[in-house]
Amino acid sequence: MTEPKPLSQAARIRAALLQQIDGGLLRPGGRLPSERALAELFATTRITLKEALGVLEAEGRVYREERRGWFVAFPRLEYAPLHGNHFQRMADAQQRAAETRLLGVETVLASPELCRALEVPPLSSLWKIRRQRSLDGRVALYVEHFLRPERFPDIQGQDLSRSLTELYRRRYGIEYAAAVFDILPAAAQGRVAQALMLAEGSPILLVRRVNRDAAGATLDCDYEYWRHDAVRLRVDSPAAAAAN
Amino acid sequence: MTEPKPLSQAARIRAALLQQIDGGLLRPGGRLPSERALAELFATTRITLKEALGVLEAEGRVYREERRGWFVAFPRLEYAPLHGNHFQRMADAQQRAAETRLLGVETVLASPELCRALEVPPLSSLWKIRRQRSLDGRVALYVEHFLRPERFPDIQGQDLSRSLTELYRRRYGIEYAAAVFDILPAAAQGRVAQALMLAEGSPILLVRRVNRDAAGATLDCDYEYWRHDAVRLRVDSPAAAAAN
DNA sequence: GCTTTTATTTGACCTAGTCCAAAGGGATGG
DNA sequence: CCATCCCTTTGGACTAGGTCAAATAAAAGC
Repeated sequence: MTEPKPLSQAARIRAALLQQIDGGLLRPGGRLPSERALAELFATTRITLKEALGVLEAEGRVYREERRGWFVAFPRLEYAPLHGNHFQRMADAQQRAAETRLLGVETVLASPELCRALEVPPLSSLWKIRRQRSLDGRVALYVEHFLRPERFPDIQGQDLSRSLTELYRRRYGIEYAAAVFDILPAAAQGRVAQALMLAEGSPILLVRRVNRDAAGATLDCDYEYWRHDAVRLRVDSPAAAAAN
Repeated sequence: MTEPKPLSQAARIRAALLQQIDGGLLRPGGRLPSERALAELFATTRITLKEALGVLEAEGRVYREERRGWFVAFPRLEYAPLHGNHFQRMADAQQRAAETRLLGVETVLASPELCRALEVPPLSSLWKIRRQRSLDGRVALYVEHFLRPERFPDIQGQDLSRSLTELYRRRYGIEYAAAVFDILPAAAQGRVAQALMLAEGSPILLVRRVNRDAAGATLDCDYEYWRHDAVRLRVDSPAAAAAN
């Protein structure tokens, strides 16, 4: 068996931190020592230290909040998009504390992409609802909902920090019946970065969903920007669901 | 309207490179000037230059091959996992050149995770097939297939660089009938990093699929490690498929 | 006890390099 | 024409700092 190649300094630091985490000494949500303190502890520079943290971050083991610190990651939320997107219920089922904070409501002009996604004519107006979702006290998800206003008159007067699914059903008699998802890695910009407490350009996981009613008409389009250590998507084909 | 905050140097470099790419001056697959050349061009350090490239990378606009250079990204492959995973067909449908290279075949002891996924007893033996997939001449995906050997006797004697879907059907009379997918961001390690031409710890998108036959029995488990600029997953609920 | 102010801590961003090992290209020899 | 060797180029990894602005904590005042 060939001798394993020597670990880089960053790799050794990563391994040492992982040992502390896996050994239960650093708990989910617990803050790591500062970059400067860790650099001193490992007798290295902050550049090398950040390299090690960056790998742990890519692995989903730690996360950062811009200018606040590095923290040990929580377990990923299991998100089965084909089985509904009721955030509170998903969290409850997985013993997680969920919170939703409404950031804003406004009408916007639909971008060409949104016009195509929602099948509305150019220059259409849409409701834009911005919400920040947390799990166990830390921000995990930022969502921008784009709603067709003719389907949801007077929505700005409702309590939009609660479930939109339930609001649609109770107030408008509208039920989600189908959805299409696009899933891809992306980078946090502007308000997204801000809402997720990330630096501009930080990697995230984007889930875009276009929802329809039973008649097949579009209802809304949601852009879900997930911290990528926060979620694990599970998708099953129909027959698989029957087999389980 | 508030004055936009001044861009960082890295952000300005990112914007300038993006302008060259969006203006058609740098083409998909085309190599960027070296880090040193770009650092000189923008009168900055390689550290700052790499910061800018890192953001473009997270956005899926450029990609790197370790010690070979930075390149302009190709369009993402649209991958609808619920509608089959025939790589060649997907690529053909999107005017992309696909290639598959067999890296190795061996029998391995199933890990606990694989025992659970494939519902086999502890200490089970599995076939492990490793393949590297390219689009338009560049590596986009590395896959590790784990097969139940009793379902696929003598598979090591087959041409494993071609479609496994077709091989299962023709040689073994077995058809995929259902699948469950787990999708999450991860970090490239060891052979994964090597096969994808990435440095250890680079971010990737992991798609794990457990496939079953018509009777619901497990067939194999695939780990798909995607360069995260290479793919866009599309998933639709059954009713949505009917509406389209 | 709450609000405001001040000080400290935090990660972000940057400079200016060095050295290393892998990859690629060119030259040489058979 | 192919293989081998050598040289150059490439990104990876690292050092040793610096400054900035946002966040937090502590102190002071009411």
